[in-house]
Amino acid sequence: MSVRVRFAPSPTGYLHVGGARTALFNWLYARKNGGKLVLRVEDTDQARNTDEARAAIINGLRWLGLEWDEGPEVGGDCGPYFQSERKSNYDAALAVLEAAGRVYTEESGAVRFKFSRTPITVHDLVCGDVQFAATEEPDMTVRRPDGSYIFHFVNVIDDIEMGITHVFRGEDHLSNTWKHIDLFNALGKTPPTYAHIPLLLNPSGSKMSKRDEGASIESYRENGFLPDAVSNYLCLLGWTPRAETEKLDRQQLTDLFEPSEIHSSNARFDIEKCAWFNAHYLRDLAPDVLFEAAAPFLEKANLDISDKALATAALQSVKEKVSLLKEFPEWVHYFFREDFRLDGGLDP
RNA sequence: GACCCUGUCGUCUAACUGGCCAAGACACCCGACUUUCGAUCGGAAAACUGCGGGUUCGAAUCCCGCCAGGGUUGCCA
Repeated sequence: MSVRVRFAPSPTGYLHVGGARTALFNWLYARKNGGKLVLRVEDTDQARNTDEARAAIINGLRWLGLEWDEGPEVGGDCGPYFQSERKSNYDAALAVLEAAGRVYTEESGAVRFKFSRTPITVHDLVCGDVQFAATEEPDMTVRRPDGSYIFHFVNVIDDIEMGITHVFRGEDHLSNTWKHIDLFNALGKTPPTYAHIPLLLNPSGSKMSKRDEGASIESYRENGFLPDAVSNYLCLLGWTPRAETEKLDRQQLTDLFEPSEIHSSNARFDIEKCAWFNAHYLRDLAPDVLFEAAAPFLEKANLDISDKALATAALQSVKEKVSLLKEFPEWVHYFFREDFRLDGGLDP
């Protein structure tokens, strides 16, 4: 069976760096095994979804170079890839559970799934076998009174219908995975192979939040990080490729990727080291590529870059001192001054 | 509270199935080179491997207890 993985973000904010890393691991696994990466937008919560967030996710993934094989804008045989457009699928799946006597409707109109209430073991590539005793939690709601569905339900249904074989997701989902397995079992389906990856914490050790520096992928582009540098650094948080160096390109990362080597402890995000990687990736850029990458930052600083040769030369002369693209203007601005002359020597 | 995951230098990590003075990277500090430099080169410092017991000739690696951090426990995802 060929590998099919998915990245399933919900469009309720910008693309989070932790989500990007999850997408990256899925991408690496698909690439390594000649599989497919599906992008599925989990927009079942009408109240919290926004078009901006949807665009941010798509643009962010594209910027990072994480192209998906199926999903929004590229299509595929398992669409639609927006959960908001899959209601009929969920209705049909719910009917199956109903026929099996595994769901019931409350007075409020909400539909609940009857847990099997048996011990359930999660076989996880990262965490090993994790056992959960028979639950005492109340049965879980799968459909709201207004007819919309809950995450746990749609997530499982879509993984089944999209033929997902492996699920790389944040460790915050580990504690609920038994619920998903219970659902797979009730539907007579085999659960995918799970791999719960450690969470990203901010420098003070708590979960990364919106306020933390580097939380939004968009901020990397704005500050002049290069996508290759960011993805390289992200891989090193929670996984150590077996290589001599830490600086590895996508092909090397793909070849080296091994899910069982992923750690199970959370990691703090260090933007300083991410910037260090960026500095080194910057130096590897060919002159014209560097010009293209830095041009927007120079223009934003009101520097006239119509003389491309001059600008390119200027960038080359200072690139070893810079770690972020946004730092270029302050280093090269004097090249663009009216009174600047190559043979000018020191100012009077 | 209950359940789940985790606990090695400031940070990310290494150490094959227990065995040389616990290794590397980022940051930091010192020196060198440079007109200058956040670049480069060289060097230093930094963890009694969360704590306490045990098993063993020998444990970061195994066992028990405790503590700490994170996560989950929703008609959020």
